[in-house]
Amino acid sequence: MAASFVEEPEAGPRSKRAAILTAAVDCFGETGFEATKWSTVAERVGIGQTALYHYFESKTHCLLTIMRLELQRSHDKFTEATAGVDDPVDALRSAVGAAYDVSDQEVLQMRILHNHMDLLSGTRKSKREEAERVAARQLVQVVERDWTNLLVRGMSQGAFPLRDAQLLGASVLGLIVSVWRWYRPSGPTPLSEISDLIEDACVRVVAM
Amino acid sequence: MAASFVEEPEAGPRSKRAAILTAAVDCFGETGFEATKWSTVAERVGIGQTALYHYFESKTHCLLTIMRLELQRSHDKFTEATAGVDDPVDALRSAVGAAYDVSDQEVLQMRILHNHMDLLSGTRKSKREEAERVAARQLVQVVERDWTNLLVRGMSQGAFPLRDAQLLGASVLGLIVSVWRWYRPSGPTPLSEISDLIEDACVRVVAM
DNA sequence: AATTGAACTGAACTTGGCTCAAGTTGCGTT
DNA sequence: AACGCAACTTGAGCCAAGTTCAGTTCAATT
Repeated sequence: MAASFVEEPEAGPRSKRAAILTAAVDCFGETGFEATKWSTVAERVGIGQTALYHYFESKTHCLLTIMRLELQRSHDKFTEATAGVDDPVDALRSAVGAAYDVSDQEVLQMRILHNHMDLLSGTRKSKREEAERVAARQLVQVVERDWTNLLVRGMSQGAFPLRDAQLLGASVLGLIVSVWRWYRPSGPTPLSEISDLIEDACVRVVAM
Repeated sequence: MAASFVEEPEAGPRSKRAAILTAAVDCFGETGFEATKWSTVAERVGIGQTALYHYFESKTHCLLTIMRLELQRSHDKFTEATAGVDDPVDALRSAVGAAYDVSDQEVLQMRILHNHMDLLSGTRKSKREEAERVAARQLVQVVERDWTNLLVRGMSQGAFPLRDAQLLGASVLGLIVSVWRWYRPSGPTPLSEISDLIEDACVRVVAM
């Protein structure tokens, strides 16, 4: 099942694409997508607003790109964390741990991603936006499959009781990502503590 | 701890306020808040766009009102479901069941609410908007306290193992509401099935 | 020096939320 | 029935922010 690719523009040496993405993540993550003016992102990068359109077709196109990149990262992280871990419970713990092993910038990206999941439903008008949307939507399914497969494997090995893996997978994923709604790096609860609690909770949900 | 009230405008017999709210829930829930034109809501109600401003200060004010009403409903439902249920596990099950005992319209309201939680963070410029925001934010805390209290009670009674009730409460809540991201009444999975699975999952998370 | 394509810009356009000043409608009072 | 007031409604137009357009600058290549 080959994924439809969005040709990642290779960075010319003068390209500000990466800088724009970083600035956009900061702005969208802290101020919120709707609340941040597109021109503010331009300012922060140090270019005129219209220069943004050299790199992204629209503000939304930039957002969708951020979301897709984050989904790709999540999937890669999951794969890496579970590769070669045979025991299902260990794999589950490792996967949950990996989900919370993120930098502050990635926390913002997670927040952005989950605050705008609804964008992935309806089709977009312009070509490149729609391409990003489809790619992102596909990655969502890939990530969901990651988790469901993990559960299916555990169930068939007898490590987890038999349940609707699809539904349970979605629930576990929901439990994990719900944290990004409220977690703030500056807040009172360290991420490690959250990670441990959720990890245990996931094991109880799945393996008991 | 008296809640700050938003004086609910009593419906004059000619008032279209309720109709607007219903139409807005339909539009915002199906098309998304940003994607739906304020004027479309007016059309659906059968009034001119500017008439909307007789009832709501802005499109966002309407959204915030919908969110607050939904939060109030959730809190009331929780209270009703857990009143007089002594056994903590029973109370937990009852509360979860109540959370999924909703009409199709209420599903939309849930979706709207959780898709725009981030709105409750930053302050608003206009008076009435800000009033709704503060009221909603307070209700979020009330609902969170509902669940934490339930856990605290269960823990102190020895029915639940001792854990960080705050964190666990937020997680359980996250697990429950994550469903509204993807659930569609027209979808393949009936809400009753989801409710049962999540109910059991919550019990495992909290009571084991 | 001329060429090329990526990077960039100022000015103008578009859309959609919102304001304003001026009406209309219908209920309670006389 | 007529009046008055508050509730309600509207058309015309404003404004902010995203977007388009028609070009200009820059750096590397020939």
